[in-house]
Amino acid sequence: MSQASQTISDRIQQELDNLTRAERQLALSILENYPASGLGPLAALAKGANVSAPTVARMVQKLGYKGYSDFQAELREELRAKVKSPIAKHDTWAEAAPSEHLLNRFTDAVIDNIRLTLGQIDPKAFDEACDLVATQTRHLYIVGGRITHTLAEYFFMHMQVIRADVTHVQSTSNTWPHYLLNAKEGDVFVIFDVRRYENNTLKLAEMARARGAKIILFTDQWRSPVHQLADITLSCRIIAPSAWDSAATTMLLIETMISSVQSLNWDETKERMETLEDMFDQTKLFRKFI
Amino acid sequence: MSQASQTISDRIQQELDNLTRAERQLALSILENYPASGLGPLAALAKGANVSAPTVARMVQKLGYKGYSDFQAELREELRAKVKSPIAKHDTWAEAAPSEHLLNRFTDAVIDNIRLTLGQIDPKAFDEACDLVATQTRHLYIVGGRITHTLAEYFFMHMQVIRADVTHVQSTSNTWPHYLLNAKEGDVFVIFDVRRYENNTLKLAEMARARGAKIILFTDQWRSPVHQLADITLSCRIIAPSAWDSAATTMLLIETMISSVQSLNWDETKERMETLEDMFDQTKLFRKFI
DNA sequence: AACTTCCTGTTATAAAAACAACAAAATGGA
DNA sequence: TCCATTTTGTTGTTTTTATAACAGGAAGTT
Repeated sequence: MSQASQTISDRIQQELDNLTRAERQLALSILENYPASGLGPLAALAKGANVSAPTVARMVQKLGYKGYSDFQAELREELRAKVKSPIAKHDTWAEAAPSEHLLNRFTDAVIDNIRLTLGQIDPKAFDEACDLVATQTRHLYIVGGRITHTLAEYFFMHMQVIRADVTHVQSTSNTWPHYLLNAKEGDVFVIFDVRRYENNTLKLAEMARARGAKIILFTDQWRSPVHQLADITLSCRIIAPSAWDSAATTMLLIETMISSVQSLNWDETKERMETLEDMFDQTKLFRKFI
Repeated sequence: MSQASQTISDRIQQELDNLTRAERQLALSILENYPASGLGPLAALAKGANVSAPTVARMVQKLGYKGYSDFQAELREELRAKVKSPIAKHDTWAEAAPSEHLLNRFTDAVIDNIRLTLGQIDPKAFDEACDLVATQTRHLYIVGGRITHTLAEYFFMHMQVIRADVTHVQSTSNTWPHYLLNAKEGDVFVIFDVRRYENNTLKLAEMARARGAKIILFTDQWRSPVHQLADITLSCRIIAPSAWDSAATTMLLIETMISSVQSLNWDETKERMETLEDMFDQTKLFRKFI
């Protein structure tokens, strides 16, 4: 009865706390592409999760099945039931919630934003931007505003690991003119500006431009006035069912850029990261093992 | 493998005419509850269709598979692809770029993260968390670590507008014990902790717990040790083709929570937002029109 | 640091499943 | 009706697959 309305996926998640490390690793791997992986042979599943075969056998028994075959049989039964059900309700993200639930509505909106943003992005321009950011001879300034300063900071934090000569400037602070004193021709400004667009940011961009710096702009679909000064503009759709805009898509682009710049500079980045790890190890701030 | 875009079901139907009586009987039985029956053992399938086992083996070879195992493997592959594609049918996201371009690969990974995260989330728990955060009689503490502090700050910034009594604590700072002095029973801690998990954050959580506070945890799929203390854990998948993890999915959840809390508190939020707007107008920091 | 307890992987065994070879049955044409 | 051909099922072998028993190793405790 209790397990009648419960999917095996639910059951796995519910037991997650009672599982050991290797078992949990396996459990997550099963959920990763559920239910397909669980329908294959035991050995393949074990290999895919990087655990030994007996671990699989032990886990399914822990979950209450007689053995792996029993587990598979129930998986198939579940699959059969799901396909049979009137309309496969696969049009929601959080299947446990109705489609009107905010979780589903919000996710829909964000996926839409991603789709539309990526659809109109120019890969060449994006690659160029990555190249500019990766060039170590250019000093890199990262500029955020009131809301966007967290995004700027996220980008800054990673760039700091990847390369030297990075500066984080907050346009809302009144100290930013000081930073500009050092800016020289060929330096790169990565500027974040979404509505409502900030006057300070625009002024900053103008001055950077006047000094011969390159400007890369992250903005929204309506585009900040800075875009007229920018060499490369990356605009993201930010609409969401909320009183605020969504930064998730911008985040995606930022992270993609981080990844791209990182591989362009990989030799150096690798070294810097290792050094950083060593330093962290010494501080004992972090736990060594997951 | 030659007919990449053709499902196995299509293939069976197409070959239906070239099959013998017993084989056709079997084929129809497979289609009856497709694909579940085909994923079980050969003997069971044969019995279900009232044919002998070798008939099954012969038919799948006739359909072009090396053997029954091969047939099953392709069925699983098909199932895997089908589950993945609510939206991922989109072959490429940035159509102007080849599918191997990082823009497409990274976006694929993030969409996958979103799908899997939402699939595992418990809407009830999420709603509960929103409720806790929205309750104004509880002081709200927001805690971030080394990497997550930008996320924490993003959340904090919005909460500040929505409600009073919000505090942003950085666990990497050594001043956090001071904040805990004021924490009292029933207060709420929203804690961000992704790998590598931070010892300070864990200690902070322990002390918050000791003081009778509620804990809501944003973490990754491996779950920070804090989750054993947390009242509600929201785990996000963070895998990306990068040397770093992706925070895009976490961002999505945070924004959804912001939106939810905002509508729970709408009457007050509205007022606060208007006041804020007025204040901004006076500073002339922002441009009035887009 | 020594001990205990609980995990986890390796090896080995038992079960099961898939397939090949053959024999029986069915079909179709003269 | 008989024969040739195709189809189908039975039996038995080989391979694969799941699990039990064991032992090394990790983590945590005293």
